[in-house]
Amino acid sequence: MKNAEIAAAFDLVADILEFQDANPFRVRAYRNASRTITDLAEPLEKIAADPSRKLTQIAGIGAELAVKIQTMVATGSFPMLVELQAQVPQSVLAILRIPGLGPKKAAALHKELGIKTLEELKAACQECRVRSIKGFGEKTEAAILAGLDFAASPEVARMYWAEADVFAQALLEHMRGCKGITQMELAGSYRRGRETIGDLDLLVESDHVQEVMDHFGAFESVISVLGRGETKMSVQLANALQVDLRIVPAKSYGAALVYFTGSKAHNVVLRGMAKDRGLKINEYGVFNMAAAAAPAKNQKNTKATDKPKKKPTVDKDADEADEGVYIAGRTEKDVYATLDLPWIPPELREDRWEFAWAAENKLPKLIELADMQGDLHMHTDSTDGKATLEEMVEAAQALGLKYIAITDHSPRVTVANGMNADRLLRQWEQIDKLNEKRKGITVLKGVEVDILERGGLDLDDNCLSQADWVVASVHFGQNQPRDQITNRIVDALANPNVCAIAHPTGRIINRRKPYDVDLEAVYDAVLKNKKILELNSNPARLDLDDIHCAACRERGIPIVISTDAHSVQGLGVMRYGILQARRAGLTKQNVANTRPWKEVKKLLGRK
DNA sequence: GCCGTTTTCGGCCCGACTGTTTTCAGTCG
Repeated sequence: MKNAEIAAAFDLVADILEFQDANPFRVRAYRNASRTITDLAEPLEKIAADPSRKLTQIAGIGAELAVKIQTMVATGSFPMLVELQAQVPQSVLAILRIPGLGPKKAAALHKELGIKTLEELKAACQECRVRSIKGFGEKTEAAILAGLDFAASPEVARMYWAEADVFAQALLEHMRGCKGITQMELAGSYRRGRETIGDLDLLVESDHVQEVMDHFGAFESVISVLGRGETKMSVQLANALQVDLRIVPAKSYGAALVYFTGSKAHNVVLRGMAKDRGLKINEYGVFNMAAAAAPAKNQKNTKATDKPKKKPTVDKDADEADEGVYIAGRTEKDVYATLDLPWIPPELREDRWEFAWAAENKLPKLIELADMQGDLHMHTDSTDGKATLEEMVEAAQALGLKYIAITDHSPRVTVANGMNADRLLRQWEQIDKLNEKRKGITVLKGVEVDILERGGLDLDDNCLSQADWVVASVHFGQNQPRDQITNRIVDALANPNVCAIAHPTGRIINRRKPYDVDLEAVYDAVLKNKKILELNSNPARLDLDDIHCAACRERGIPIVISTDAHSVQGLGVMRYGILQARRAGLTKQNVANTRPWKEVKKLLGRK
């Protein structure tokens, strides 16, 4: 089993134990282990197989968890989890996803009202039965109703792109061992870089179907084969991820890649455009229908410039070609070219802006990871980070960054050991000294200052004015009314010391809804005050999602893509933010930290 | 369940705020 699967299993155990009112420290042990494993740089399988090492050497993994990991690695199963899942059905756990409902309240609902599903909970709220339970009132009932949709959202069944990527890479590595494959690519939402993935689609060009399918079925994480036909095979992996394999011949590879990459909406437009030109596009290729059909089919105003690129090669595609003459399909570029379109990057294929851009020949040169020069949000062990200041700087430099900002928490975040002005000033002295010694990277004196519940910032201006970089963020009072949260953020943006708003929407995928905030007002305040918005690259956050990034692009609002790293490994998540930025059509120019620090300062109107 | 022992069990980052209560569970990173 992969680290991601083991981490997910421990997380699920924690959920169920929490629901069962188990010892909270035991629950925490599972959660900690899950997080540790997620952050782990090497596979547990490797450590487990090495007789010179012990799993218990990993911080937070004791004798018991080590045995459980060994079992999972060796057998691919986790008996404890199976047993727990039998005790607490999945549908009950969904109740925990409602904001404001924790294990205790969920258990009370289960025990007092016999509620087992979200549907039953909805009915109970509507019938005002929930308020009869001790500890519940009208407001809770209303909050539950408001949170039901979120808890029931289909996103629950999806996996973070980053998580799926672990399996995607392992699968590709495995498939590279198959001789009969000419080329292959993962298509679908994975290729489009969506923040969450429902399943994986592997497209393979090969003339050796059986050989490829056998090899595919032998991938280590496969637990069952869901189906196997002549060109398609589906399997399920240990982590419940489904992988579909499709095998096509060379002349269809490009067409199939377009078809299976999607999105559906993008493909619908492509097929419509094809139809207007007397063409047909499917997963086997582009076909000229006018050439095949009788001349009667010339009713539409086919442009004179539309010269039918008739290819005399009569490919007999038993399935499809009887309806038209094959004209393209080997590469994606060929397919798009039949519609006079340039090749469109997969991240843009959502039928949002890509066709308008392509029509004007204005497809942007999308931002790339290599464009990034700085990272302006990270924590150290002075607050809730795991690594020291020096370790973070060292790791950032190894990644090729030219500058970073250390942005530990302010005092309000007591649980993270937030820093007061005295501690911050001492840290900044340390940074000054570090900058004198170290060449090649600039370390900026920063802070992530909390926007307080009552409004205002958690540190005074005297302190903040000594920082190079100040990101302000809302961590508390997230359930306040829309206007209140909006005003808190807008006020913060008016403070001359603040540079950016970190996680401006507050969303955590699958776990927490965005705040109820008037983003238009925030956008206006950002522009008016010459500030920046942060896209948090943590795969669970991505809270300035592609839609919001696009809104910023249209309004000319500069964005910084940050990692919010809490460990050395955390610095590696930048690429997930880049994917979202690409989906939004952002270029280097839209993202402030692709530029040298001097220019970022200029952007903020500073010298 | 982990850790670190004054080695076999006690502590586990910890405080403010909210909704619901009249003492407390849940939330925030």
